[in-house]
Amino acid sequence: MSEPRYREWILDTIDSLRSRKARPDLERICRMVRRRHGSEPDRTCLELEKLIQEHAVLKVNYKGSVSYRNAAKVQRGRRRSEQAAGKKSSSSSSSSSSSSSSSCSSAACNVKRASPAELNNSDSAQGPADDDPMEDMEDELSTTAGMDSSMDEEEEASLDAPCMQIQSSADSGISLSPVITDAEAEVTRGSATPSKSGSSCHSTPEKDRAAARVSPERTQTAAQRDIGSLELEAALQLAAICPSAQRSALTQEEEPRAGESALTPDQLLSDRTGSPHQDEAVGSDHLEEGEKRNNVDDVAHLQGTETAKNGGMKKRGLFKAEEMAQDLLQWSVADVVSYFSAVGFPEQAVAFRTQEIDGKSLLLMQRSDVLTGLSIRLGPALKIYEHHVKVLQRSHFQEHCDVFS
DNA sequence: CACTGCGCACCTG
DNA sequence: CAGGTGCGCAGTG
Repeated sequence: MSEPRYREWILDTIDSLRSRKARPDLERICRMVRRRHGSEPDRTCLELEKLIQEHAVLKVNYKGSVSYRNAAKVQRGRRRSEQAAGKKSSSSSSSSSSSSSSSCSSAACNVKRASPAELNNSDSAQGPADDDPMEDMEDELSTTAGMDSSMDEEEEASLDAPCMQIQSSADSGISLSPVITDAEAEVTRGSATPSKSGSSCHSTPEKDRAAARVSPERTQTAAQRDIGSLELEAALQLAAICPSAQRSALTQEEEPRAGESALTPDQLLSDRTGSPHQDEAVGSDHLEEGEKRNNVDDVAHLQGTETAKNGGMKKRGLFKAEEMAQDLLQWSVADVVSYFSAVGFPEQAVAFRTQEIDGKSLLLMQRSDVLTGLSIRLGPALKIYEHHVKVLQRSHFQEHCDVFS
């Protein structure tokens, strides 16, 4: 968790830079924070990273350079209409809140299809949402990994193996896009990367700038947009083509850092073994009983308390996470409320009722939906998302993907 | 010199 | 067309 003070400083700084029509890049942000608050740039960078991971800030690649967005503002702004158009079918009553989330990732989403290259990730772009929750997962991943500088590596990676290609496309959407040609990828790579090294962008100012404006953004944007509808399909195809991909498709959503997407699925996996999300990150084929324990534990809390109204929810005695998740689609609002009450969030459960979150909505929820859309405190919201919503979604998707593999 | 304000061009939906 | 973004330049302290 980032320090609240820093969160405020950084968000203020980003807002301030934006209002000045200056690019909120790392350098400016650090400088302004230091000037205003005396904070060391290193620390600012660190806090900024945290905010990015918390989706409070979106790291975007815009016009060939890295830029940062106040996720709260991005979400509410651009993506609203898209969500309205794309998501209405599925998000139901939670729309008001979840649409905002749209964030999320929206941003980063963009974060993908949502807005141009900026949101390449943004967190969270909402797809043309059929009812498939995969979208949201991918939205989220798009907000994080997809939006930063990892693009380049992803493109490179995409040239390697089919598995990698689809994998990375599921991640950033780049390589899958029909719009991207090798030449375009080359351009994108060339102009988008050197933001720091300052190469081609500065040699012939006008031309290169024009190139930077048109090509990288264009290609990325197109790719991101196109990928939106392809993501799910790609992920599923991937599951069929490349067994390990299924796993990575599920895990990538967790990868906020640039470059990691260029790792092989196995690398991704092994990387995760040290991560706190390890138990959540592994795919179904790796989810051994022991590894599942944590997931199941959460769900298992229900056993004693859940009433037997929902056919799927209650299976005499113990239920397994995947069973639960599979039946998630059948959960009513009351089931959801009961669940969160049972797992220790009775106060917050009320918010789920207020927002009329049923099982389907739950599957569509993104981090930002939980954090901001329910109007519950951040602490419990994070726990709810990380330990329950995400776990349930993942379990559900594992089931879902198994069907296709 | 750093910072600020803003005209303008560009892009997307 | 509306709205977001940010470059580049002029003004300010």
